Amino acid sequence: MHQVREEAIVQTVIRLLGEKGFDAMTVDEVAAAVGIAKASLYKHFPGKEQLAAAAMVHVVRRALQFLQIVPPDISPVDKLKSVVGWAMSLQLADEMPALPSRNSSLRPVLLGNSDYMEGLRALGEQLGAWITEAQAQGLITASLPPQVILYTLYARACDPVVGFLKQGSQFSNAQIVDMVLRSSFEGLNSRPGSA
Amino acid sequence: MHQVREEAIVQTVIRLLGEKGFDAMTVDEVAAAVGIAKASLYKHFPGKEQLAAAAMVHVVRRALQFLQIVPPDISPVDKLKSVVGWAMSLQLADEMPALPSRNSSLRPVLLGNSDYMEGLRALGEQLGAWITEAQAQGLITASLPPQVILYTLYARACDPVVGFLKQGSQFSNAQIVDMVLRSSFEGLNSRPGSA
DNA sequence: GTCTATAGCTCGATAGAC
DNA sequence: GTCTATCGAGCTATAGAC
Repeated sequence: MHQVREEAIVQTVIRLLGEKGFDAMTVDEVAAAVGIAKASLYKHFPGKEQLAAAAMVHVVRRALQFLQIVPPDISPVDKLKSVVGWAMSLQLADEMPALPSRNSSLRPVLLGNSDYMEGLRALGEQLGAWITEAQAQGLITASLPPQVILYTLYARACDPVVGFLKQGSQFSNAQIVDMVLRSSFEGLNSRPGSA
Repeated sequence: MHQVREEAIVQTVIRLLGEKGFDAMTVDEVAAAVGIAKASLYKHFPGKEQLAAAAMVHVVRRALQFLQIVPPDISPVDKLKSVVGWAMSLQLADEMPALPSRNSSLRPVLLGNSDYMEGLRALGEQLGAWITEAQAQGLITASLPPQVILYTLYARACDPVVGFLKQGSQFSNAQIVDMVLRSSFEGLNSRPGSA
């Protein structure tokens, strides 16, 4: 009950974080969207930052869960594409929070949240393993440090291009994911082997 | 005098927009950073949104100026790389505002600002011409619509990866620009012809 | 529902130029 | 003396917190 309510709150916060960002999101909005009194929110979470942090932890948890169901028999680069494509789908469904800006009051709270930091570490570890594996197999470029690849994948997961293209409503969600994934992995330059 | 003051204000706003984003930026901060009273700001700009809009117009103007000095004898894809690399350098110098979120109060003001919209149109027109030219020459992929390429270039110009890598302070600015440019144009996949 | 802090915004006084 | 520019101080609304 208490747990179910909390789940609904977190879900709402994730959506609002995606739509407006942390600073523009108000806890009045959150309360109104969930359909509870603002004061009730504070029974669940001590403050706005912790509210947002809970949402971020939830997203990281879901990402870790997704890693579990990535087919183990596909190539490491396809595993990476699968994860990034999944994240883009989340964004299209308004379930991917925007990155907090560097000076946001949210940042220190996230850095001090061990659930979040531990989740991020686990995420980076698994993705990092796939990256080096893919590099060893010659599937992704070895001329970029694995860390740069990892950051790039994180950035693509919340790439604003997805939102731009969605707004135009000229393409289906599947097309958007496909195009942005291709531009990321194959690059913008033409390729000898590609069409 | 009045003009010089206004230039200093805009410069400060550009920096703060890059550091904190529109919502987290306060006009008290702007006034303090410029070294004038808050009331004086309102002699120059009617409100916070217009303040930010002036900064955005300034950035677009600078981009258009940069287009003028791009060497005309290089390939269209190199022209595009040059522009995106320049934008990344701006970001590294804290002179590239962050994208406003979709529901920001800044958005309608920007959409109603004819200087901004006209600048953006001119920018898109020139870049679009280079894109189709590069596609016609087989230099960049023709399997993505020009509009998708254009959006992708805009997104790379304020790519958060640049900030991530800068924060680590493990790479020089030139290295960061080079790596992010390569990841964008050559892609993450390994290439037959590359190292 | 109430309290408090703060962010956006404005006004009246002051100071200097002419 | 008038005019303009600037700034300290204050107003109002609202967001976070209880």
